[in-house]
Amino acid sequence: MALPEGIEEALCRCGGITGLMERLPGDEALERESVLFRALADPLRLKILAMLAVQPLCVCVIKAVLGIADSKLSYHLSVLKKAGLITGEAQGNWIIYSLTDLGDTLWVRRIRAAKDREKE
Amino acid sequence: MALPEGIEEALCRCGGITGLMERLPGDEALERESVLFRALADPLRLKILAMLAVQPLCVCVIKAVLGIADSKLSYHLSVLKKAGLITGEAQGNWIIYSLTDLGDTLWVRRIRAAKDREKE
DNA sequence: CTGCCATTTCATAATTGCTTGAAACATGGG
DNA sequence: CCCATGTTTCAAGCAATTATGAAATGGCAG
Repeated sequence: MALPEGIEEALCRCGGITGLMERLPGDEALERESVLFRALADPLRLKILAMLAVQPLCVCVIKAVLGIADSKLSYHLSVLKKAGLITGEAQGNWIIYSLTDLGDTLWVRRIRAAKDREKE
Repeated sequence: MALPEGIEEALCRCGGITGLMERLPGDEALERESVLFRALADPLRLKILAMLAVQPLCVCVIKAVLGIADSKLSYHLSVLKKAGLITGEAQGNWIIYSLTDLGDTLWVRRIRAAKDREKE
């Protein structure tokens, strides 16, 4: 006795275990994807993205809205920046953060996804 | 001196700090979203989703492809299940996992996103 | 130059998530 | 009933992420 009924059959049709493995994304691709999702896996960071989707903002305004310590905010900004979701530009004494193209498209996607989910 | 030039102006236009806060998603919504992203934030789990996107599979086949310990696989399956991305149905001695609607739409979205990113 | 303001960096502690192997559970066959 | 198989649960250890407060950096005004 090897496998449940429907499964073995379907598995054969796509080339067995080997065939299945060949259809999967490579490890580097999966790693890259997961890094992105990890950056999005925090409510605080999603809130920051939501703010920047409204308009570019300097750190002090973000801090005022979130009400958290400087260093904490700085940490989360750095996570988002490393993931390529936001970018910071110095303007005088301030640093103004805004969404990157990646951050923007992912944001749009998130909104759409959230709305899809509400419909259920 | 309070805020950088363009920022203060734009901020006023959307109702200042208060106006900005009102435009943000609620904490529960952000929490819900982040749970979903957290479930996606692991290469192994993305690989499992990729497999199930090809066809429903029992645990033993997934295990054969990934080459990991039973308990490890079971842990990751439970994370995906709790997030509502997959569902498991007992069939005799086996449990057959497949993508939920949510998992399926998110998977489609992921593919699309990955392709968008390749274009750059 | 001095002092102040916005922001980051650093070291450390707290927390969370992942891995591992052993044990438990459930199901079906003999 | 008992055993074999497929899967999950549990506890312990380890690794990675996050929080926190103090100190450092860099720009700008006086």
